[in-house]
Amino acid sequence: MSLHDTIKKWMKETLNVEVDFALEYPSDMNHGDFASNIAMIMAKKEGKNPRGLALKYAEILRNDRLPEVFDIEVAGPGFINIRISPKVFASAIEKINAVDKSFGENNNFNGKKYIIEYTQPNPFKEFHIGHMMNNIIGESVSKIIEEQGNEIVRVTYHGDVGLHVAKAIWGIKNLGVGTNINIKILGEAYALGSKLYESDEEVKKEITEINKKVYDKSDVEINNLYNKGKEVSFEDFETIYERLGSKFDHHLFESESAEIGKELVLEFEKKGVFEKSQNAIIFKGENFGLHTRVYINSEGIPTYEAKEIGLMKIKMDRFSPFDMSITVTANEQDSFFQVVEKSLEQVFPELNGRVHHLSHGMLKLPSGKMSSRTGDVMTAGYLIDIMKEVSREKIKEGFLTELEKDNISEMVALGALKFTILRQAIGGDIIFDINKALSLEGDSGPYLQYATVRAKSILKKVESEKLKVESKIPKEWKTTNLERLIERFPAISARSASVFAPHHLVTYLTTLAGEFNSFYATHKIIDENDETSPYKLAITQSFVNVMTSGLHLLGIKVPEQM
RNA sequence: GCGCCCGUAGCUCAACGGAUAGAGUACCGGUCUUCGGAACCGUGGAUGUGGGUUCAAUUCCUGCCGGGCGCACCA
Repeated sequence: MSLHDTIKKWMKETLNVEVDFALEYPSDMNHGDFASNIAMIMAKKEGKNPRGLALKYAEILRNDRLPEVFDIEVAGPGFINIRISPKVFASAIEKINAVDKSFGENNNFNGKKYIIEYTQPNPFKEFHIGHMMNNIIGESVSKIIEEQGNEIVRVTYHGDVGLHVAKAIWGIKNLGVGTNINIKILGEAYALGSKLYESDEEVKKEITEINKKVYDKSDVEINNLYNKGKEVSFEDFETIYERLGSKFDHHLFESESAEIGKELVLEFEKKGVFEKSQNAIIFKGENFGLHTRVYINSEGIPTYEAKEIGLMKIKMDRFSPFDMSITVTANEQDSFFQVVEKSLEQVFPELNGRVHHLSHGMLKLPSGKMSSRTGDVMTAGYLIDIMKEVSREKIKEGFLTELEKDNISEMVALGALKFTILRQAIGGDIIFDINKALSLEGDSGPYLQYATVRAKSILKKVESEKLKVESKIPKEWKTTNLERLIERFPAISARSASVFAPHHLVTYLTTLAGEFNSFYATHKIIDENDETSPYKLAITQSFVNVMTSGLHLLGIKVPEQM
């Protein structure tokens, strides 16, 4: 049981109350280690004075004190503030440094299986910074849930058929490059086809024709271009996944889900879930307070909606049993997913409550909205590269090989990007100002990496000195805020997992790194003449361990030096 | 027009209904005889607006103002 749960149980039993109350980490650490509103709630219920009741409760608690509890105070309108004994923190630090699995273990929802679908880049289109954002969020959420002892099936889903493919193929044919194509040409081809599709009726006809041939595979030349293009796209995706540190267990395709979805929609049309309207087959969302959407168009082709039904069927067939299927997309698809989820409930009632749409905002550049149709995209690779260049210039001069410098700047560039994306609540748009991101100062990925690197550097130095790292608490030791923060790590990561919110973790790690930097500035950690030095080293060690684990959950690596 | 989301400091973001609304950045001032200055310390600055619920509202309800996204055969 966590410290938090132990304290809460003790309060509940000692005070003999039935109501649910809050026991939380106060935002101001001067208020103690835990604060409870129990007196305020009970005062309301019993019509008493909150502060008076709090004083009474504090007295009862003091007389039946838990060994972990150091002090109990009443403050403000009737908060009961609890201060934890210094040795509890020392023992937490000891556990962390022993890499004892029991620290951070959480049994709240262990052992469940989650399917998490994210990134979804389409072949024949470029992997842009929007895909990157989705990947970074999806990967971090996966790791955070995984950390709590759950199984994650990482899935991505590709639109390998459809109009965008036909547009790109038309473009390749008309750029006159034959099958000699690379990712850059693919992007140009798509932009060209897309542009003329809208402005030129002739081209539109040709593209529609190509689209049919892609489906029925009747044209050898188009088949060749299609296969080559797909190959080039997926090679590019693999390179970028590798850089982002993300690896999928399964790739699913629209070319598979389309037919399955179509059959299911037709089957459930007979059962009244879907209905015919203007030659198309639709789901009447109005009946559920939503809007109506087309599942099979008037030409008998399944739309994105029907494909989602098919996709779910594929997930069920391949990954059952599972507890939850999560799809991560941008929030422009919110209302679309509401309709799809409602229709999924009708088709697969057994999935009720197990399908979740996790939506995030858009990554916006101050220059405006980007579009791959007009060729006005910033690819993920390009953005990482320019970030990398800047971080490379800031690397401390030393005996580093070019390869080492390259590795470090890659880690720092990605750290900066991932921090920027994960620092704020998932739902909102991110205004990505490259110049600010490039400054790499203040709250940022490099700030967290730097604090960790400095701490590591201290520990390395100790190896050659006579000092030992010891978590035995020195006499007269006054618990530091750094220790208090370190102890909270398991609680924070559990909370992040339960609400799918990496930003709680980011906020925590940023505070923690700041606390360490202050500690570093005000304490001399290595000092043979200081008897508290071994304990300060133990704190430093546990800081490194917590930062490394925490950053790992965000997908951020820590270099040895920077 | 309908639906969903959003509005916190000059800018970019926090705040699980709780205490004096926190950070970074920018501006200004300070810290190097100490383990890495991508650092540390300090000053000033904010809840769009009117009601309501509550012991307590940035948070919940509601009117208005402002912004974003979606709304029939794209994904």
